[in-house]
Amino acid sequence: MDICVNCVYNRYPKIPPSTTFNTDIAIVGEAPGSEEIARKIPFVGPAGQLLNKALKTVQLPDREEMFVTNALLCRPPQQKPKLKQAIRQCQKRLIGELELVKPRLIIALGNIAMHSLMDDFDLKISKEQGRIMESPFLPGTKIIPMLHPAAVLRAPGDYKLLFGTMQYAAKVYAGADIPDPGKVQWEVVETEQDFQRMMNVLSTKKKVAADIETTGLNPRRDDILVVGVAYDKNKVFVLRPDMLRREMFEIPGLEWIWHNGKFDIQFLRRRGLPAMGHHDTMLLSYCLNEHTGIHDLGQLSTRILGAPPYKHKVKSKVGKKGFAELPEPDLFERVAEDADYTLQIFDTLHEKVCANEQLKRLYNRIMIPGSAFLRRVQRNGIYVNQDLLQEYKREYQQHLSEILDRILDIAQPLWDPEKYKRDTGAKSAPEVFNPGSTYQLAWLLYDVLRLKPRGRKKGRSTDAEMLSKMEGMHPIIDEMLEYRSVAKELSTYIEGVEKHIADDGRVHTTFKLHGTVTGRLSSAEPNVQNQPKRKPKVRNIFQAPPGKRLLEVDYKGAELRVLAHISGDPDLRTCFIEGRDLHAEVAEALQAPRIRAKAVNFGIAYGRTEYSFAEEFGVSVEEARQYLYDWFARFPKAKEYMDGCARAVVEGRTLVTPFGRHRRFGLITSENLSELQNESKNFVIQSVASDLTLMSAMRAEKPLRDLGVKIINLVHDSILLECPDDDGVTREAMHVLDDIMSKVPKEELGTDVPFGIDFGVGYQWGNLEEVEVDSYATQ
DNA sequence: GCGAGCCTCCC
DNA sequence: CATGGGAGGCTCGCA
Repeated sequence: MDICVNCVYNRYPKIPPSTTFNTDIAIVGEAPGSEEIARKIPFVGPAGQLLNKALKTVQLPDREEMFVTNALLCRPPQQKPKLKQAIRQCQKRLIGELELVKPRLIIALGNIAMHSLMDDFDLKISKEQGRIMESPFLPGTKIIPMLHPAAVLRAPGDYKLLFGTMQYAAKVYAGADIPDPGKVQWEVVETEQDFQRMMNVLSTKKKVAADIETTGLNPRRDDILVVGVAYDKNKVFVLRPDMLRREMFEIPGLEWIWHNGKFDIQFLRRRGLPAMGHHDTMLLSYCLNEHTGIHDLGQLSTRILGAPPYKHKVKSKVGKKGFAELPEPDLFERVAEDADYTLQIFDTLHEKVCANEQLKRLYNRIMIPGSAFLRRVQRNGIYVNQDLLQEYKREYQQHLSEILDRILDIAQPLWDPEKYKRDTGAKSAPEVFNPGSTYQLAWLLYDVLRLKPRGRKKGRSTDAEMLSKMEGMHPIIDEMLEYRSVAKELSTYIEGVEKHIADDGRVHTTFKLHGTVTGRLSSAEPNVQNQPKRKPKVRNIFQAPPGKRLLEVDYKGAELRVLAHISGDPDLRTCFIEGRDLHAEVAEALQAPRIRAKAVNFGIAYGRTEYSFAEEFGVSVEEARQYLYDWFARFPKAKEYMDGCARAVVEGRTLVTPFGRHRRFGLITSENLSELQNESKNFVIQSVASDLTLMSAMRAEKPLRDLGVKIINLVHDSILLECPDDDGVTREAMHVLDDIMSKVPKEELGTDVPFGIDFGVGYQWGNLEEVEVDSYATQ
């Protein structure tokens, strides 16, 4: 090529662009790689394969149907930065090619391609990816820069970003009307005059979106750094904490939109500011897609607006101390952008939710009130007896070190780090055996001691079930079982809870409304939904504070009752309506002990299979299958219902609950089909049972508060309350709960299946006494 | 520092 | 062969 004659890189191997000229879409890469040079075709190496995968998934044309070229014709020496001079030299050639092809859309992969096309060498791909650009040389052609697939190969975590941008490119190519996120502008509210001007502007608006940045995630300990209020596209007021006034949150008729507003509102309310959450873009997004981990603002703004992944650019500047270290201009830009994007994505999401009557109902009746309700439950917190916790901590530490001594007495003579490394291929091994390492334990049990667990189960697992199959074969087995049990209780339930005790002596969990695909809540930091029930001692550190008692209420067998209603199975229904003993009847039908019948009853509702029953009961899979067969023979309509769910998966139908929750089963393969079908059988049952509990708790909150009773925890189908230490009040609270919890299923589901409830009362959570509604009779 | 894999607690 | 929904602690390998 003559163009190369004067180029500093003229002696390096070159490959020409693809010969597909009759196309309206082009891809521009950086420079050919070694495989490309070898085969004389652009993008055939690993990066090319990644690119193909992304193109295919978003249904853009195949690479062969596009014009494919590179910013550099040749493969210049590695390591050295690509010379600007050479890029400029090659730029004329690149632009010339594209003028000839005249594509509608150009995908620019990586910095170099973007620099060359845009003739701007200061742009950063991490900042610009996903924006629609126009080159000074190619008017009318849309250019979308994105990460280079080779960069993604080095940082696979970035695939999501590349994929998201590619998806956006596909939309643009398909001619979708994509809003341009624009560039955010903000003004800092510095003076009282500024504040008044802001109030005047906000008073003319129907809705605004807001966001806060904080020094940390704990509303009781951390501080607000800045608040952003977006009132028009790209227009944001930014306030330092000293400029926050309650008036701004009390503007009549003004609706506030947040993204995960529960978090922001906690901080603002702690400071006496009456912030309200009328709308929440995270919850809107979750209503539209029940999958978890895809509702953060960064992903949504890129997907909906094609916004660049702005979180990226701040992250590098944020040190260990989080946003506190960020210089004000960066902090302001960040909060402004978050608020701006929240406002911009709101309409799209809200319209989509409102277009579906079920989703609209779900959003308005459960999500929005649920968010505010859970904020109050979190704020109430659960009281912890710290003296008892400390006592247990010392006791368990002592106990653990004794077990450890005994384990080492047994294991150390058998432990040979060098042999362990040779046998297992481990890179390193400690001098002392670590019972916390499942790999080391497996080596010891299976390779050194050559233990053979009883039963047919194969594999080198060291879980409790497998260990129990080796019980009595070696003294280390019993010690390991005890070690596991004590270590778990100490690290997770004693030290794990201790870490989260706040200054008020309580733990304040964080509930997620968007944490599960079924609509159950999830709880974290600490998780107050998996506190040991079978080891009540640990649960006893959660107590009633002085002057209070704990009251717990739960729907008994909620999921089976939901199944009875949803499937309409006559026998299952009448069993509940007539208050018969289901476990006894099933035990008879299955010719099994009551305890097994009970396990099957609950297991059916959880969607458990013959394999899991076989394991639990220690019977053959055939025997367990017979149990299920007998159960479903007894309740044929329930079987019909579950088969219908499984069919929905194959037919690609979406399951919808009476509360409006949706479950789609996505891409079905031969690998995941039976897995998805099991999920489908359980979805509605689990989902409805938890929504009934949430709905009941929300409805009971106010009348209970009037009695001085606070809701302090929700565990799927049970509610934990803190009640004044008074029999009369307890009785009234129980009546309120009894009334509401029996009404809610009737009203929400229109069912005549009774939803019975159980009460427990006491002072320590692990030690509650079962009581009847009328236990505290009026004198 | 982060993700994967293992294990164990809950409904 | 595996097989409902979560959180989280630990080890280990990789960056």
